[in-house]
Amino acid sequence: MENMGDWEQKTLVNELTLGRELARQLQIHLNVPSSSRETREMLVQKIQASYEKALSMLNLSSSITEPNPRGSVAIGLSESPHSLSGSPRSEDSDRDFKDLDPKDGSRKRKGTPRWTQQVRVSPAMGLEGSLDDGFSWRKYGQKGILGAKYPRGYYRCTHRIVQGCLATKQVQRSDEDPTIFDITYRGRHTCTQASHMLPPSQPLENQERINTGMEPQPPQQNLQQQSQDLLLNYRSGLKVITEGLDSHQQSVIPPFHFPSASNVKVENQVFPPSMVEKSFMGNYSPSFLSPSTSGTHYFSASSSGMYQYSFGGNQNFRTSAESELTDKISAATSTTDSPTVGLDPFSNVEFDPNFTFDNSGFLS
DNA sequence: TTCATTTGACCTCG
DNA sequence: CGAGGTCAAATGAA
Repeated sequence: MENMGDWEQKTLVNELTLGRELARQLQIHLNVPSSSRETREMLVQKIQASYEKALSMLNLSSSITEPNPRGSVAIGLSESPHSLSGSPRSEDSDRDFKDLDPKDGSRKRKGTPRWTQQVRVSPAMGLEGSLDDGFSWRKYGQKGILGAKYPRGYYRCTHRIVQGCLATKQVQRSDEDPTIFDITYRGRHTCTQASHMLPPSQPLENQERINTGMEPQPPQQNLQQQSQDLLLNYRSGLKVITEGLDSHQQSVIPPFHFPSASNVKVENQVFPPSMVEKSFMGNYSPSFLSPSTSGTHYFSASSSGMYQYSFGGNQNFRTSAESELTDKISAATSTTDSPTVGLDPFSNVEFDPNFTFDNSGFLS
């Protein structure tokens, strides 16, 4: 409704049009012996993603206030203070932006809401999409966490210096299932990320700050019910847990994302880089949440990533990667020679060639 | 040359 | 003191 402005409708139309076009391409590929299976599968996935997206838009349209960059799924929130790994002082801004936290000097973690998302990446399908949340992140650290098998990667908004954006995120691979990544976001993006700009749609009512309209928002209760429907669609892989959000959280909850710039590198390790990057678009932006639930929902990376939206500049960036994706994906999927692949975005570790996605063999 | 990642050291909190 | 988080020099890629 209101939220759904013209552009949203256009987006919807575009999505459907895209799906139709993809189906057409698939038909062509089916008749072309030379086309690889990967290509066909990818088309199928794109088509599916396209439909999912379209459906989600319809569902959300009534409630969502703004579009997310890529899709974020915010699900369940919980204000748990201690969640994952909060640690004391560090917020990113401590040093750089002390002035920001004039409060008592102890703004620490309390002040900044955190959201945790769990994203599952499925190697075979191509996680392409799963990791990109539409924001530019820069890795500034990596650390082994006690009790955790895999190191935790620390990222902050690339625009931090220029725009003072304090958004940060931590990415950690699940011990149990290496294909699942827990991503904890902190702070909201106050920057304007050019690459993700969306067409101006409506004034952001809810947003207090500068959401460019792209940022995913924290779950809001109104949406919850509707969102749940969506969840059904998405729940396959992504789980979002919000912590420390109070009633209103204007903050942004970005979806999942791996190091972008470095994606390439990362990719080598486990999933194709491109996959990582393109990811998430798929979800329009539902903020699903379940009311007080701290449910966990999973978003599967696999299905998304492939389409493009009509969100302004976003599109560009997806396209190019796809082709690569395919290559990489196939490479990755076709185990045999998959060289060193590591799932973690954060760790550079190299894995055995034999590496598979079983939990078994990640390094510690 | 610029920008991002890597990685060990350092800092702060509990 | 240990753990988590951040800094910053070194390194690498585009």
